Amino acid sequence: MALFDKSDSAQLVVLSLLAEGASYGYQLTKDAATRSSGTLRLTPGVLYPMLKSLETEGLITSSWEEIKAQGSAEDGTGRRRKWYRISPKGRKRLEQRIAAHRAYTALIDTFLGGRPQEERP
Amino acid sequence: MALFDKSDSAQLVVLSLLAEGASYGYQLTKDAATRSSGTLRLTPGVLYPMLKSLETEGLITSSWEEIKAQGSAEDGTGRRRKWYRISPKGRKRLEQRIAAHRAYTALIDTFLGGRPQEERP
DNA sequence: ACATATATATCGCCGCTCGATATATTGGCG
DNA sequence: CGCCAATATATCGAGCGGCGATATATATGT
Repeated sequence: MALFDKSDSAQLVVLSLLAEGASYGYQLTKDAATRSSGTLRLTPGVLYPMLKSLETEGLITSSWEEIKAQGSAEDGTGRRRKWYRISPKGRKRLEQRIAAHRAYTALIDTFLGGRPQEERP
Repeated sequence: MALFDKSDSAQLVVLSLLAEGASYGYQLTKDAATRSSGTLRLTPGVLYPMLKSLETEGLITSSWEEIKAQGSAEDGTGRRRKWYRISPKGRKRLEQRIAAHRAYTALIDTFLGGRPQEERP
């Protein structure tokens, strides 16, 4: 949002999906949609730039893999798929993002709840 | 955030504060800071444009009030304070924002929790 | 007297979002 | 076999919005 760290939900979502196991772009898009019953649309314009920046930050790693077509001799020009894996650093970041998210919802609940929180000196 | 309605927390905060009673800009800034133990900084650059847009949308109303200084004859050129009040429409919007926020946190928890939700056909 | 607090308000830079677009391969269906 | 939909990855830039910087005026405390 602003004001208080937007706690970047998109990043949180992608990192948490990758924390469950390696995946690739298209799959992540589908997983996000499935999990959210269609409400969360992780479009290419959002996803790929983010994966790139995550990799630049060293939070994930990537590697290409050849996809074997049914009746294709492996001539080396088949379709390729880019797998992403979360790094230890990425896991730490995910923990932070989760913490930030909890803090954020707690903060909002402060306002929703009405009364200010008790101060502990 | 994007992807799924940023659920505009700043607006939610201001509306919820006004739902507790009329207030004015400077006070809202202070309240926000107090409630959040200083983490939420509702700066002028954020607050005033927002109050304006909230009023344009008919979610809040405003009225000026003269502030009486200690030893001042009320000559009509004292300091003025602009009070804001939430409108019925604003209360409805607040409810919506709260609902959106709940939906948002529920969605994030879906990813944090791991397993996808059961589908109800 | 002067600094600080109260009080409201605007402007515009910067950065991010994400719709549009591009491209190539593979699978299914009539 | 021809064609469309699905699979798969990727870039670009217009447009929008957040918010730091800035402006202005009064009131209070020292």
